[in-house]
Amino acid sequence: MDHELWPSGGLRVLVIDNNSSYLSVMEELLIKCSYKVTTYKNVREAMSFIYGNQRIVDLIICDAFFPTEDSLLILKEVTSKFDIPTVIMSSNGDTRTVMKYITNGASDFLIKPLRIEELKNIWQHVFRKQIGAEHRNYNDAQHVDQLSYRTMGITKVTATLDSEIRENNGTVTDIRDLKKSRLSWTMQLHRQFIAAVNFLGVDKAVPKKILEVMKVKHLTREQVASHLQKYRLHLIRNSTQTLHKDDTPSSSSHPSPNESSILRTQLNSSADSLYIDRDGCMEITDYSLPRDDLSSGSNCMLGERNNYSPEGFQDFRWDPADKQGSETTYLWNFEAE
DNA sequence: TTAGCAATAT
DNA sequence: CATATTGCTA
Repeated sequence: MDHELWPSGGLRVLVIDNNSSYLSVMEELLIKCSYKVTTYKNVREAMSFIYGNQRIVDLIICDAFFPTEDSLLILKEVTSKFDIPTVIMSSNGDTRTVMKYITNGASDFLIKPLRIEELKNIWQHVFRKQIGAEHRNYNDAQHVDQLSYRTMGITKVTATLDSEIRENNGTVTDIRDLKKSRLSWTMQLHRQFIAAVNFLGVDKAVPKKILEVMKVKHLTREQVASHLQKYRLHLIRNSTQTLHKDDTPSSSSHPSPNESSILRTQLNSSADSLYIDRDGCMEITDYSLPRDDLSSGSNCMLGERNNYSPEGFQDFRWDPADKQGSETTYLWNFEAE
């Protein structure tokens, strides 16, 4: 299962991690980056594989896990004997640890969880090492050409990666690369959420069912629940606004004891007719996307928290609050009217 | 077992 | 700030 000879093609990456599920995630991601992947759960087997196949390993990615510092051993061994660039990954990124590995020859140190973005670029370590070697010796043009040819192939692939990997026909099917540490509810993902909710009917939409309808891999019930919770909050808040307008001109009471439950029922009664259209899709057509987006709607995901929107896109916002009359995007005003 | 909610944590 | 987690009730 672990052993599988590499076909020709992309760079050949050996991944070592004691966590099998993470190992398979890594494998999947790396394959998407068109690397050839071999995985091992333990250092010893990996080492013997390297010894036996020295020539066909271009890059090693090794978790810093093992308490016995096996990862450090493999690092030293591999860098001194085979000169294979080695990337260490760990969920712990404290400076001391990083230093330890870098000073011992690691080409890079990546913090888990890894995103595909980071993996797309690891080929550069192979390239660097090769360049370095060539500098020391003399030109082996052929080798360089071969190498750059390969890396060119990879970059070509990665150019379209953003749009190809995360979505299928503009539909999010997996959230693993939508999250760094927490999930980012992007427009698209949110749309799907809304679609699911509307499909089920606002009053029948519960986390579990929403989850089923959405069909997004690795999305958890809790995440949906959390989102749903906030979603409802906004629905309520919005409806209070509209209701206050024409409901009671000479109002009397204010948000009191069980006000919210009342509002909620009112909401539900009107909701079905409001949000669902004949084919089960909502007519939410007016979440105003930033015009510049939509077409380039591939980089519309993830990023650091709330900062930055490098001329591209931003995540949606829940609140219509026109803070500073900004370009803030919010897509819950399908209340329209 | 899950939903829903509020408070709280990250 | 947005999202996650927790503790509690139903």
